[in-house]
Parts: sequence; C-alpha cells; structure tokens
Amino acid sequence: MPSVLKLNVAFTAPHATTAIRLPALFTENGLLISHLRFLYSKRNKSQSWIERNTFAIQLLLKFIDAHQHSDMSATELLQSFVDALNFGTLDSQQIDELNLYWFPRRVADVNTLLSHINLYCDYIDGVYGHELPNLNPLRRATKAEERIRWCAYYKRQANCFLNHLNHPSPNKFSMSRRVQAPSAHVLSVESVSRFPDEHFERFLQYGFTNQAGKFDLCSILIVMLMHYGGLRLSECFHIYTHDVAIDNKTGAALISVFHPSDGASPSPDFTNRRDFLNLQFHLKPRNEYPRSHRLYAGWKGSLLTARNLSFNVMIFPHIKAIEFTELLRDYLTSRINGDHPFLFTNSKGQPESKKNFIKKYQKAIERIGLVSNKHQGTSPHSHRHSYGYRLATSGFNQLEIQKAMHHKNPDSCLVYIKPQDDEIREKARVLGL
DNA sequence: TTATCTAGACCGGTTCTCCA
DNA sequence: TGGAGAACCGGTCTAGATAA
Repeated sequence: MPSVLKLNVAFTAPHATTAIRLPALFTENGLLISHLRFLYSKRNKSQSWIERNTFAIQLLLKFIDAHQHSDMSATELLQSFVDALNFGTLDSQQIDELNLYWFPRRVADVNTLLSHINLYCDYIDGVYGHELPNLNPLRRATKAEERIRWCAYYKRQANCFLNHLNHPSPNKFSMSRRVQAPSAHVLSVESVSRFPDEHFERFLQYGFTNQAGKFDLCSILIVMLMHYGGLRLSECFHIYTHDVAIDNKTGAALISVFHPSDGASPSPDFTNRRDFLNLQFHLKPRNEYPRSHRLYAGWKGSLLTARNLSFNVMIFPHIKAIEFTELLRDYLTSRINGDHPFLFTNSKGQPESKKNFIKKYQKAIERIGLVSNKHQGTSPHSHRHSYGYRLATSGFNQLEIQKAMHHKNPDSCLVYIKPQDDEIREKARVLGL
C-alpha cells in the first residue's frame, strides 16, 4: 500500500454553506488537513494548479516516509529530496533502495514542484507562526502534519527548497547554495509545429470517416475552425449553435466565441452564459468543470473585442468561410440534437468532449499514414501555428496577426510566426550568403 | 516567473460489427 | 446466438508548451 493516498473529498470550510471538491492527502496517520485548508484558501486557482500542488506535496511526504530510518540530518534529507527530483532515485545498477523508482525530471519541472512546496510552507508559517516547532525532530516525527511543519521551518531557516526565489543573507548563502534547485537552461528547440500543408486536404478528405464510410462532419468543422480560424481546441467546445450566423451576401460563416461564463447569454432572459447554462440546462460553463470531467474545456483568456464579451473568428482565406457554411448546413441537418446549447455533439447528441475529439483526431492522422505527434506538426494545436504562419507569409503585420489570434500581448504571436532552421538556411542560400 | 492549457500514455468499460 | 475484435468514450496522471 502506498504511504500517501490522494482522494477527492467534499470539503466544507467553517462558516461556509456549500462544499467544494478538493484532492485530499491521506497518510497512515489520517488526513493532512492543513493541506486541504491550504487548497481551500487557493480554491480560485485552476484545476491544473491544484493538481500540481497536491502532486508536489505527495512527492515530499513519500520521500520523507521512505527515509524514516535514515540517519541523515533534516537539512541533508531535504537537500536529498531536491536531488531525487533532479536525478531520480535509481543508482547506476538501476536499483532503488528507497523503493520510490523516480526518474530524473526536467529542471523546469523540478522548479515548478518546489515552487508549490514553497507556497504551502509559507501557508504553514502563516498558520503556526515562525517559532521553532515544539515537536519531535523531523527524522523522528511520525505525523505528516508535524513533518510538514518541520519542512516549513527548515525552508525558512535554510532555504532548503527555493533559494533562487528568495534572497538569502550572506551567512546563509554558503549552505543554501548547496541545496538550491538548479537554474533552467535557456533553450529554443527546433521543432516542426505547423501542420504539414501538403497533407491537410487529404487529412480532411480521408481522415474523418466513420465505420459506415460517412464523413465525421463535427470533427471536420472543428479542424477547420482551428486551421482556418486559428482557434485553440478548447475554444471550439465553448461555441453554441446560436453563436454561428451566415452572411447573406457572401454566404460566409460568421462565428463568435464568447467568454464561457460571463459572455452574453443568447437569450435576454438570462444575465450571462453561466446563468443561461445553469437555469436552462443545469450545466456549468465548461471551463469550470474539473479537468477530469468529460465536459471540461479550458479557457486561456483570449482578447475579447466586443462588449458582449466575445471575439469574432477571422477565417483566412475567406473562401474557407463559405466552405465552412456548406459543411455546417450538412452537419446541422444530420447531427443528433441534445438538451444543451453547444454546437458540436457526439454520436449520442451529448456535447462533444475534448477527449473524444482528440482520440478521433489521432485516428484520422493514422488513417492518412501519419503519426500523431506535436513535434511533427500533427497535433490539434499545430493548426493554430499554421494559421499564424499563413497570416505572416500572406503579408499581415504583427498587430494584425495579434488581433486575428486574439492575443492580449503583441509579442505572443511571435512564436507562431517563428521561421524554422531550414527556412533560414534556404533564405541564406538564395541570397548567396 | 507564474499560471494555465495541451499532449500523450495507459487503462478500463461499453457498444458495435462481423462471423462461425 | 455468442464470442472476438474493433471502435468509441471516459478517467487519471505527468510533462511540455504557451501566455501574461
């Protein structure tokens, strides 16, 4: 049985009226209540953040538990924890006496985990104060709460976890430099992240067919929104059927993407989309479901350009907006409708899940003989890269690309228009340099 | 630097299709 | 009709990428 178990529990804080679901850590001595209270204090953070924090504390508790019978000092033990994260726990013979079997982690990952532990330790300090804990020393402490209080104490005294985020005094520096996390390397990996243009039409035509040989129009439309509209995958799952209109003059589809909760309701009877989903369908905005929920779809805070808290999808090239309309008509007449407002549905009429789309997307990639891999540009996000690059190579300037991709910061689009090594080599060759 | 979203691996349950 | 295999769908976990 593992020394630390994670279970999702319904937690009701004192004086609160409703319970919220949070991950709780259980050791052989019971629930680590201080961590649950810490998570409650951070309940406005994302699901990803809460998961990552819980995972970091879980690793720390497991490591301390594995060293119960060690004669290391507390500082050495915590230093050893940082080393175990960095270099793993297997020796050169691939043997792990601690029975943890951790593999080496990337520097950035280690820093993230240590940052989470640091935050929790700060919270413990705030609750118990800065005095020396009147407890068994760390090595002899048996209760997880006691161990965490000692970790918070040593973190403050010896900066054991995150020296690089604080500013140690000179007399502490010599020790803390031995135990700090390493600096991350500055790295720009050359990778092909745009969808290969030469395969895209074939991908749409032959990738998405079901068992009966019919087109999976739902998936095709989602891919078109990403490839020709530059949408992130998650944004597609927030679109309602009401959010699509047709330009009567050109026949082009006009698509708006609204903020999932605060965006204007399609009906004036409701305050906003949260109100609409709740009262009309007993649903929540999809970014507010837990990450493990089938309806979950993230929201990355795109730049909203309309007062109704939405932005318009800029389909490029324009001819594709007309093709989108034609496919959309076929889709809407053939889809199974369900009790929800979402545009994209699965084979049962329920809102299409991101997870299911990704499975079908990968299958489609394999059908045309490619491998689904983001480094080869065959992941859903690669279409957003293709969109940004297409705008850049068609002569749009940085500000125009920023607006089309709905970035708040003009520099954010640079990653999408970054040239690849072979393109620079080719340019140099053409120039004869 | 920090917070958040995406990708991918692995697993399991259910439903569908084919065939003996 | 029942078994085998494929397809579909969902859950969990971790690492990497992106954006502010």
